[in-house]
Amino acid sequence: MRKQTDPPVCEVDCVHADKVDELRPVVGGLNGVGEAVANLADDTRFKVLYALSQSELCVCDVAAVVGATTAATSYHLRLLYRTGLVDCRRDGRLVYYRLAEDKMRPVLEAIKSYVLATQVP
Amino acid sequence: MRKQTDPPVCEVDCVHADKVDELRPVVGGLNGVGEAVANLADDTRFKVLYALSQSELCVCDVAAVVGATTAATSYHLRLLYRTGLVDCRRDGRLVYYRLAEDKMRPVLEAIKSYVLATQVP
DNA sequence: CAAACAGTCAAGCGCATGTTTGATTGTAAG
DNA sequence: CTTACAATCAAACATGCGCTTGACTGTTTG
Repeated sequence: MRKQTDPPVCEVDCVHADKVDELRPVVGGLNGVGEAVANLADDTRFKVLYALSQSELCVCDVAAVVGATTAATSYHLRLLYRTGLVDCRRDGRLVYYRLAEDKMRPVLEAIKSYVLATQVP
Repeated sequence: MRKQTDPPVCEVDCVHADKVDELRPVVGGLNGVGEAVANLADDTRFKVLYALSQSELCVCDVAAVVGATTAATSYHLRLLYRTGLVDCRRDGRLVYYRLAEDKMRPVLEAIKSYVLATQVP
């Protein structure tokens, strides 16, 4: 019966305080990781980003590569643009997108390798 | 006026067929990546997974490390268990979880490095 | 046996997300 | 000027997700 104004966390003292105390500061510094990773947590968006990591492409081409409508592709590109992962430039009536963060490339490759290694049994 | 039973994809031929044809088979093999990455696309769950990549822990300790209730922690552990990312064993009334896939470790480190490198201005 | 505790389960809530659809903007060509 | 097209935008919809709450399993201890 835990009926009081309790904090929203387990009031039971942890079992192995040593390990917990060691890990908590490290893990506590990982705020915002989920949000960052969410950019990759969708099939279409990951494909878009990976395609752009290989070559600069216009929206129409990205849509053709990933197999989505231009509207859906544009939506994903906008999200990636807002978080600074891609850049774009206009040329005539085409808009070309490219990967903005080179630091993102190793992450894309690591994830690609992991998935391909595990889903080919 | 595109009023017919059109396919749900851009019927316009892509602009740069060469690049598109080169990228499509590669990108087409990336199905399921989003689902896999979704396991990491949440702050709490990433923290859980990262903590377990450093040490085997009981649920109570994981909850203390990530700062969540045991119920919420158990929920995330169940998800990770169902996708095969963590394993567990019972010892008395404690249940210990540990990382199941060593192949996941490089991905966790790559993401951690990327985020820490970009969010420390 | 009964009490206490770690952990799980199930229902429900609030909220975000990906896609479609149709209209709109900007640019180039007839 | 008008037409055509690439791209964006806005509204609407369905779906899924993370968390809370409270009940329920097992397990240990008195």
